[in-house]
Amino acid sequence: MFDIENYFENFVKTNKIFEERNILRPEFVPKILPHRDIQIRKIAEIVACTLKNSKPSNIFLFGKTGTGKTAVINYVKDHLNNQCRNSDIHEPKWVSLNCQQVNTGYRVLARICNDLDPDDPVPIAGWPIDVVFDKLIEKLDTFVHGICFIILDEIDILVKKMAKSHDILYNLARINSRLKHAKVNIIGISNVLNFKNALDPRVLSSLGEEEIVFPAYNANELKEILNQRANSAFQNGALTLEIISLCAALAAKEHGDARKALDLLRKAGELAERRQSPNITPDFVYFAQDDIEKDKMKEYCESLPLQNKTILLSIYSMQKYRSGNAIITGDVYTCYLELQKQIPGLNKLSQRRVSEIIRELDLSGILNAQIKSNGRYGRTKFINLNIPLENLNTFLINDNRLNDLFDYRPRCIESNTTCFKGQKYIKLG
DNA sequence: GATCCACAGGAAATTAAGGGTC
DNA sequence: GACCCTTAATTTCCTGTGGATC
Repeated sequence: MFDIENYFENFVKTNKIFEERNILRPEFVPKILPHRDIQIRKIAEIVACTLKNSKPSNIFLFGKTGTGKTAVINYVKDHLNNQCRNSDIHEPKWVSLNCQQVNTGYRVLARICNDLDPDDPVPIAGWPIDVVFDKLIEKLDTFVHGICFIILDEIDILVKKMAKSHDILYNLARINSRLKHAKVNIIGISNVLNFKNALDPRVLSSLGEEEIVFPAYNANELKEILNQRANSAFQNGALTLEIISLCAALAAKEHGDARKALDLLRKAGELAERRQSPNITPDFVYFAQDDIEKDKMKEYCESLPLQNKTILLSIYSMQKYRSGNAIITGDVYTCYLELQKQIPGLNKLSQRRVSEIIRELDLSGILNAQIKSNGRYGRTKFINLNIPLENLNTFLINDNRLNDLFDYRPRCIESNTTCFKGQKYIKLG
């Protein structure tokens, strides 16, 4: 039996690992941002005219996840606000929104309105979009004295999702011509480097007046970033330079993501703390890496809608009971129909939709769906799960609606098989 | 070289839901 | 209550694909 009293007693007695763990969190803005001098300088040069009450150019920031785009903007924002206070100038208003959450044109406008004036909120739906736009103009002129910076993080998601967003962005970029007192500056942030190509040329010429690219960090740069944070985040002797190098090297392998490197270091520290170890060893870093991956997948699976879970369960069942057969879209659909009939209240989806969901699952990394042509036997996706069956079982088992179906043996798997290049496949159709 | 298969995936249409105004 | 607006999810329709087979 677990001796909880003894555990707590030892926990207090053992050396502390962390001095201040929040320093390792992504939202923390340090006093110095290593290796981002060029970007800070460029942005500072662009926004400096705010101090003379002029409107800066709109800016596009490009760079992969964890390359410091948001941190740099927050850094410049803090310093610009400080200077305004010192010079007795109106502080600019900053409205920041993430287009992954606020992902339609209507909601973007509504969200900016509500940020400016929470006492008179725009409803989440119902108004014609031009009415919301007029409301925004009214609120900007009422509540903003000077410049209003609108930061649209992950702007590519907004554009990709709705063709109409081009019009919203175009109007937003030209809103200044309709404003009497306030001035608006748009800062678009995108993780997709070639996102510009997808933009309407009108929007691009209005929004992309200045472009700044954030290159990925290399292992040495990540090492320096981690070292800087670790000095204040950890107790003396809690970790060695070897641990920092290891975290930096593992994160550098994945596109130089500083956020991931910091996460890895923090998680390794937390594991060492839980095991009551006096310091962080390489094993804790590897365990942390596994944990982060597993947590990510678990969270993803648990948050899926029931339809997606059922399709995932169909692939699970086919992979569990198949005997060397490939799993293809048509058979997943047949199996899905078998399972769907056994789940009360679950509507039947069309094959087109199921194919779309398989594509979404493929993009998430939980499975691999490769399109192959079988010649006159058609062209389809060959599907394989990317995670062990027992892990997927653990991730989905908490959903009571699927509980009885984990041992379900698909009837379609018993059907005839066909041979292709010496390999056994389930017969199509 | 033409044909065929089993989809893939784009585009438009439909449906339902949440909310508004008059 | 009728009607309008936006949005999300899904269906329907359609064209395209690519390699085996005829």
